[in-house]
Amino acid sequence: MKDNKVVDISSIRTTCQNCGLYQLCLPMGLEEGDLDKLDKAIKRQHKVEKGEHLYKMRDAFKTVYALRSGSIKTYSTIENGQEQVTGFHLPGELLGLNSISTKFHTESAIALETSSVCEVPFDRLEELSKEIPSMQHHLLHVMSEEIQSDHCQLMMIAKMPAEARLARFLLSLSYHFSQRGFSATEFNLSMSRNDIANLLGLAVETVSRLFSHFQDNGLMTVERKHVLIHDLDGLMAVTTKCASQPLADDSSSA
Amino acid sequence: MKDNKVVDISSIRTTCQNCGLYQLCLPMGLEEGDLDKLDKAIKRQHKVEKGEHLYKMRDAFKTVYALRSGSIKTYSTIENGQEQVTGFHLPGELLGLNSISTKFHTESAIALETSSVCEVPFDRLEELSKEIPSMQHHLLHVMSEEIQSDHCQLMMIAKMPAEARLARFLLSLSYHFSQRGFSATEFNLSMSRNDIANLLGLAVETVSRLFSHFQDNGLMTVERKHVLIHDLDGLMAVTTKCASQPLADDSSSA
DNA sequence: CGAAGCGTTGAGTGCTTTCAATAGTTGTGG
DNA sequence: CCACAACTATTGAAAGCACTCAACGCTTCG
Repeated sequence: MKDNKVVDISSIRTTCQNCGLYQLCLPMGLEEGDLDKLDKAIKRQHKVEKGEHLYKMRDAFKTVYALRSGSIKTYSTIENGQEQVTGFHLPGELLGLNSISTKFHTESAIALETSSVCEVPFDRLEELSKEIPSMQHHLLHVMSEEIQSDHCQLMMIAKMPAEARLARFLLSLSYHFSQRGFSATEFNLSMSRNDIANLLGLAVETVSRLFSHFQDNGLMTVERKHVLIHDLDGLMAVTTKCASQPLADDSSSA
Repeated sequence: MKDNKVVDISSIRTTCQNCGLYQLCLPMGLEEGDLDKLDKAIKRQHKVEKGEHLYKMRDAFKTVYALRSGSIKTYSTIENGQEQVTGFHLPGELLGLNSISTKFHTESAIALETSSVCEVPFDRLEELSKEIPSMQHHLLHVMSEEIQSDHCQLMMIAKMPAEARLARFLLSLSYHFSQRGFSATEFNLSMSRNDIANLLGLAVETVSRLFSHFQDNGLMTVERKHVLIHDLDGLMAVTTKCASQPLADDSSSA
């Protein structure tokens, strides 16, 4: 009676419970009952082909997307037609939340590779938030995290030299991959050099040159999209070696 | 019976209802009854002297602050001791919300001049959000707006030349002042050149030079803290003249 | 196989920074 | 009330980092 139970294959619909991203995604910290409620609100497994948009800037904001697999680039287009990449997103991340205030999307989201997402109608999500305290908290949490990361990005572009920015970018990717159970030192870049440069506020050529430099210094091997990091600490050192040591008064006097 | 009513002076405690910032602040869009609930949760009129901290990075996050008067600078300190100014805040703005996710403050807030704030315990605010739907929505709204503005800031630092950044900064101040009933063309800068430079990712000297240039071009007069804008449109032009006109294909062909 | 797109590399330019010196402002104590 | 110190702001000159322009190689795809 233990294991001879026949499983009805049709009953294994994907639920948040059996989703590998359980801990990273919306259901984080939810209890059994609440999880079911959320589960019912979610339209699952919308597939997005490479180059296809999840939503475009100025589209009505009605849905929050949870990325299940693949990777998504978000970007805004400004007056003069220039593009600003605002982020690359990996499985488990929520997309669209930053457009709550405007009722329409303020950035576009495009798939960098074939990806799949879960869709959650935002009005349902707001209702759920009323019923489920931890859900409300989680929403605020996610948005707060985005603000944090934006501030970090801001600091980076404002203060760090190109070299440090790219190193930091690589380390960030590395961290996020490792968090999702992938290798921290070997992965593929789903985005183009152009996109990387754009995100970091650099010229494409600069990114290309820096990759070469890192390679020359033995920090990593990069071949097209494929990245192999040899020296994580070395990369760390690159991010911190900017702006020597200001305010070093106390270390010497104490 | 109309106007011979004697007013008990002690009863005129400051409430959200009679606060001039009603429309800009937390109470925005609340109904009478809900407003009372919020009112009860708020500890009012905490005064902060110039140079005094409202909170410091790593402090426990328990309170959200609504700025009543004055101006506040928020900034983060990074590993190497460097400071990154994340924003200047004017009356009506909410401070602290971006630290929800971490339970401790991720930036410090310091008064640029004598200021006063209302304090709202965050746990009370979260409870209220459950009872008052529009409050929950408003919280998300405010955070979403901050993300918007951060993205904007990001774009600015990543793409715009120094000149355009400062022009944009001035226009932003101008707008916010006018929104609060002050002159859009004449105001005082409560922050130092250093702070401005820091926010914009520039050197102090560059900011100083640009002020001089703007003055030479007749766009504005700036004397120490005092700013008088002569040509708002001219400043606008400065912000947009960066990155000539890329992707101008359709304008010529159509 | 040719075209188009992406990525790399080189040379020269320019914007912004850094270094440095001066001037103006503020605050403090004699 | 003045003098001195500390800080903030302005301006100049020189250097450097990243950009633009340009050419070339590689990959992809029709």
